[in-house]
Amino acid sequence: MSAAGPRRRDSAATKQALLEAARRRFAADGYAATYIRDIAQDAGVNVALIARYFGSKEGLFRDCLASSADDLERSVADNLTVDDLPELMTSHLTGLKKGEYPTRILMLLRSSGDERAEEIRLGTLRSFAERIAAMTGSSGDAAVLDAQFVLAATLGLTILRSSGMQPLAAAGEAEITPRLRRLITAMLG
Amino acid sequence: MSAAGPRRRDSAATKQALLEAARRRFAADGYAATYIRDIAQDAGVNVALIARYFGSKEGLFRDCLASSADDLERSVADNLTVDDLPELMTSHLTGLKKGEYPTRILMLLRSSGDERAEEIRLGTLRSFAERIAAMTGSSGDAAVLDAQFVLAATLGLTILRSSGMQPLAAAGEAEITPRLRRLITAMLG
DNA sequence: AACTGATGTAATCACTGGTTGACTTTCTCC
DNA sequence: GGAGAAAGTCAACCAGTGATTACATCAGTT
Repeated sequence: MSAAGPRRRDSAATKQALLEAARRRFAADGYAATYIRDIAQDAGVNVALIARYFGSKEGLFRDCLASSADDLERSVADNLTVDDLPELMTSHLTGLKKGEYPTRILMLLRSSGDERAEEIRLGTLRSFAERIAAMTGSSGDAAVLDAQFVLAATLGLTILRSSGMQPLAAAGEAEITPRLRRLITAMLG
Repeated sequence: MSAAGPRRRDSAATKQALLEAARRRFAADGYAATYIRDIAQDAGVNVALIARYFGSKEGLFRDCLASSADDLERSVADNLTVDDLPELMTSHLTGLKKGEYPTRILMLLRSSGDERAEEIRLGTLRSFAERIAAMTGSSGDAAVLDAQFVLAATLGLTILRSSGMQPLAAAGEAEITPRLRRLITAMLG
């Protein structure tokens, strides 16, 4: 991490750095308000590399979304029950570090207008709702609807927290998990 | 409203038309992805009038946000109880007409980066949370936190519906109100 | 009818941001 | 170590966007 000299050339690492910088920007500011020059600067590389590695700003956004969706899907083990949901959602919500945005979830709320990106986004949200519904043992539209209420609450909490609404933004797991448990029990119990 | 001939000159009506067109666009696409030329065209008016009446795109956005916030605040009567919340929120959520976005609520989720606009936005959200908390009779951070969970759910539901997530997007009051009642009772009951 | 201020229009400007192609530097392999 | 490929940089281009300006038209007044 020494600042002296140019960084060793490594396309995979550069691509990753761009992806992470982009995810932060897109998650925080949305697609249209994010400028690829800023992303490149965050990643410490030249703007033109975005075109080279991702084809276009759209392409970069799609890759961000896909990788975020993938991370999220992978974080949900197959044998989870309704009882595990509060902890799982709290952990995504509060994130690993203080002050860091829950970029993965926020990405699911950002739209670029691109059709393929929208497919990934809605597909992921839909898959989540269905997996939650499946945990209850029930099926059908009514069960998915219940699950969507839980999902909606999580998304809304993410937004409110990321815009700094107090006291929610400062709340820790101790405050959030039991409330999520109450909410989830009411909707899926 | 006849299409024949130039519209009668009426600055107040023009301003209102611009405001409504802008609210739709901003709510649907966000600030950065909305172009004032589109707004003007929707309103059937020349672009330059936006500068004349609102100073700038920022100014127009602020007025949209302020009027949306005002509409929402006014819709909450002072003597409401927790029991009235499900119906109130459902009505905002489903809106008056089918297919029409709940622009007022969505505006509260749109950010322009402008400081003054952000104050209105966060102030309105905060005021809502506090009014909901007050309905429970309790006070303090814990009560506001509970209220924010209800608010978050409403915002999340608005987003999911407006992005066409089925079956939620097609659900009517009969499906939504009872579920909101369950959720609200669990959080505030 | 002429004047005046309000309302609306069209052309233009200055600038931003995504994209492109040529160029330079670093790495890899023989 | 040198050739060729890969990685990265640079400068220019171009479409689009918000803002501005000068001009036209209408309604009410005297």
